[in-house]
Amino acid sequence: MTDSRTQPGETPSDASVPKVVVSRISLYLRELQRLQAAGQQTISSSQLGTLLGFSDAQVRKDLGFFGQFGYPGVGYRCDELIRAMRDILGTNQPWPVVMLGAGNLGQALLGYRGFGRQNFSIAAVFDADPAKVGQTIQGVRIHPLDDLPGIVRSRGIRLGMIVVPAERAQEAADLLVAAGVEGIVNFAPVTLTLPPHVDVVSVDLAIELEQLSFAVTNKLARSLGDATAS
Amino acid sequence: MTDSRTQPGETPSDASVPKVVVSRISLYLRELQRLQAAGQQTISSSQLGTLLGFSDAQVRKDLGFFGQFGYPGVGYRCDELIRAMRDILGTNQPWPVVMLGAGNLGQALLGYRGFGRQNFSIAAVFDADPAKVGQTIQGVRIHPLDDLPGIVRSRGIRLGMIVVPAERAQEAADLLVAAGVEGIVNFAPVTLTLPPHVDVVSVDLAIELEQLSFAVTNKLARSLGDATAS
DNA sequence: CGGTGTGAAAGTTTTCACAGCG
DNA sequence: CGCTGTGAAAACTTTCACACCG
Repeated sequence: MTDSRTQPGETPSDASVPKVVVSRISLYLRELQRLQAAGQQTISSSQLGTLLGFSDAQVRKDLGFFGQFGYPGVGYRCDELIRAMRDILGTNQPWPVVMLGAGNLGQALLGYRGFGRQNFSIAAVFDADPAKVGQTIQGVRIHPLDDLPGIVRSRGIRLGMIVVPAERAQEAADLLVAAGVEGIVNFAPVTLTLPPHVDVVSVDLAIELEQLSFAVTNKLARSLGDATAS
Repeated sequence: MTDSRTQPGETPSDASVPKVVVSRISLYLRELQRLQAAGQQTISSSQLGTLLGFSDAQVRKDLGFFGQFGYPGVGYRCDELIRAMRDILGTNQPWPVVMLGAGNLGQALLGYRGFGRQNFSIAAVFDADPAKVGQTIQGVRIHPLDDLPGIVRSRGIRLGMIVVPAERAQEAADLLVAAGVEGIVNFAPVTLTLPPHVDVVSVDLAIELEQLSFAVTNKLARSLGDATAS
């Protein structure tokens, strides 16, 4: 109905899109949603780039991987671009996610608002500890691991999160794969071995901090007026 | 004393090292520590690469940014390489970290073992909520925000973590910068505006999941034998 | 005008391939 | 031998710069 520039479902993603482009698309979307909530109607590539620390050309090139969304002389209409980027990322549909591990971190993530923001929801939680099974946290009941394949299949779940201790993470991954999950977010500090059709994204807090300790330690030649002692 | 190939403190990091190289160094280190714990003495670039899904050449090139650590015909000695990589990343020294926000996620991270693994520790937690100040969680007392600059300075703290709601994240970042922190891990789903001498690493759970929903949705041409219906 | 979309150029990262070493 | 270290080539990503559009 609306005359957005690229037809719905068209998505001319001929060649494969670089991963780094997809991660920037997520950042564009997050920023656009904030701007829209603040009442902004349109935005140019240079405004969007400036907000995120990228060049205008980069914003346009990135969007160009997926279609034509802009209006010369005007920019992009926030509502259209948001819709298009959610189509690209797949988040106009709901994504139920299973979570393996109901420890500290798992419980905290259960309570995290901000999933919902992009149509993700934690559909079920599983834990190997019989003492935890049957308990309810944040309104979600903890299931035994045996129930995983049944729930994944019956509810058509495609994504999983691993929030178990490092020693159990590979085992958890194997269970998710066997149940038919196609993508995994891994919070355990280990490299998972997975079949090539399963995607993985890893978050390791110690590694994030290491990136900073490196950057801060090697911050020798930067800025101006760096007199060691005074 | 030991004849490691590159002298301690030498680190010939003339040109600036690409960020992606530093993040792989962290992965190499994590894997090496696992191998060492399992009793392995030496490792070749191709073994290490295979374990992580990289090529042997990439492992060698990455290490080459920092010096010469290997023995032709043998490989790398795990203990030496671990020590060297920790020197590179700066994690042979302790890194006390301040945390802003004592909500669900903050409390979970406080209890997370695995920081310590790389010499990071949460030195103090701060929260704006007077009801939380004074409480003790996971053995750490929650301080009022007013105490931040004093504690950062007296304890020589250089890194901070933001675990507050999105609406408060920029404000929290400004406080950290004013207190003198040089690097920030941001768990709030917003882009922070920071002076150029402050480094930031961001973790946004919704964005991690979006990377997967994109990958899974666009998993059209992969593997072999992908007959749509049969 | 002010802004998009896009080839072509520049810059960066990865892979190749091989000399050299114990 | 088996493996490192490293120039040179290939592949990929970013920036430039400009035709075109409303």
